Amino acid sequence: MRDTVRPRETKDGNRARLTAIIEAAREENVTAQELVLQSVRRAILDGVLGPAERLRQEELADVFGTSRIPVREALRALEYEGLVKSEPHRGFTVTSLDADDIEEVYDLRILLEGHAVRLALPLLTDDDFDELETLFAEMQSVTEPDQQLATRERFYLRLYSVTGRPRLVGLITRLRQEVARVLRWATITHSSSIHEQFYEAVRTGDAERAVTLLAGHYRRVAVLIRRYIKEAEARERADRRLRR
Amino acid sequence: MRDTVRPRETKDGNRARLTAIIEAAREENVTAQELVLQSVRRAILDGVLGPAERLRQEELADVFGTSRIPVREALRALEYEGLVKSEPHRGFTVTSLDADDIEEVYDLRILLEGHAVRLALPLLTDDDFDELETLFAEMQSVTEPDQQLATRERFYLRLYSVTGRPRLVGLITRLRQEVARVLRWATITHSSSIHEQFYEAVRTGDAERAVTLLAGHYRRVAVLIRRYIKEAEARERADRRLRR
DNA sequence: ACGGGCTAGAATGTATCCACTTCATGATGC
DNA sequence: GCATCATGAAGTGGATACATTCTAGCCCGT
Repeated sequence: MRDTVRPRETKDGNRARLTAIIEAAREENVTAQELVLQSVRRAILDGVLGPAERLRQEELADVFGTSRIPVREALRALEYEGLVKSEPHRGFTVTSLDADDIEEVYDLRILLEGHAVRLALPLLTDDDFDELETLFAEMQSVTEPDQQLATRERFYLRLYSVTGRPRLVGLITRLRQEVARVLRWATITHSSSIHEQFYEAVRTGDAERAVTLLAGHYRRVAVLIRRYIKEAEARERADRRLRR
Repeated sequence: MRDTVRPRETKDGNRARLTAIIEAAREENVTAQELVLQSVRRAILDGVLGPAERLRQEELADVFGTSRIPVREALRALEYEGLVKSEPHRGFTVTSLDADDIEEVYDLRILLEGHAVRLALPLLTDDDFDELETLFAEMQSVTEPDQQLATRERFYLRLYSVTGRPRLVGLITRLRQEVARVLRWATITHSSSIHEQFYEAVRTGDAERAVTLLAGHYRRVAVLIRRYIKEAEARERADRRLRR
């Protein structure tokens, strides 16, 4: 279990999983860079490509069966999503998050998602409620962690989209993406009742209660993740000391 | 004056101005794509490349004396900054802002910059004040609109950087960038005393007053810009009717 | 033994070339 | 006369090939 936070563990196994992701995405894309972009994004979010892992262009090009050009453009795009970073002549690596990053992201999520909730609630139509009801039911019915994450994503983004503000929704999406990876390993045992309470507040149009619930939840989650990361870092350091 | 909002007016004149921008940036960059990225960004912000203008890769490559590859990567990066947009097989165009965009951006700016002010003020050190003092003096001393914009940018971003939060500062930078273009044509006759009042609040550490001033100012500016854009759109429509 | 410079290999940055999509123009049928 | 379809040019998307930069390992000196 402990090696989940250490990069570059099973190169071959990961490559196979990456191939699976590609196959799943190949159908729906026209341009090669879209294929690469979506596949690599998914691979990072699913933890197939771990933090600090180096992304060699040629290797990726091989896996995708394309040249390096579309790979480079896709990576450039991911850089602006914050999932990878690049230095001239040194190539791209997957970004890693430390405790400070978690604090910043969750702080911003509280700010932006809270704002979105306040804007969205008064605008909700019956059609919106119909859809949200379905998404919420889905979210509550699934049990596998990955699926819980995915359905939750859909529910909340659908709610925020009601605001009709592309930038706001885009920023929130980006921030959620950045920490989605961490949620996978730091499997939070969060009471799913929080989402029930939140949705109840949404139903009744009580924006302030909804925002309070959301903020409180995020603060608790942030504390848990930060604790997890600090422990992981401590283990890492201890490991390095032992190995000498 | 009226043609300032219409794209593609003096192609040759603009090309000359673009060349000037490139020469200014050529020194400090290592990779070609960095050169292209920074130059095109500046060109858009300075209005040399107007809204809805199409950006042909080959033409830009010509101007920069490079191949199309670095151009494409730079444009892809600008797409994620929101300054250009692309459709597969149709290429890149400079984005244009309508009244709704202005409302969204200023709304987010109030939210994020307000947050940054609240975080920054308690953290300000004497060194920070020294630098801010210098930047503020510069800002108040220049008179040319472009320079006012540039110095204001430096002052506020320096202040926000005190928070030590790269994402927050990055998001604010992006949003300011997006509307910076509009500020050029819609030359706001804003009382510069607002910045004096704001800085006075910063000096005394009165975060709430600073935020209130900032929010009020942005709301007024947003109204002015929206009015300007709507008038420009109306003129545009009238022009089109006349031309038939 | 240990640290610093140097060389070969690898990986990135860029240029040139080809393939395919899109769009405008004009021909053709109704 | 009008709509529709073919056809060409223009332009983007992608592949291959070359230039440039970084890096890891080796040699050498101390």
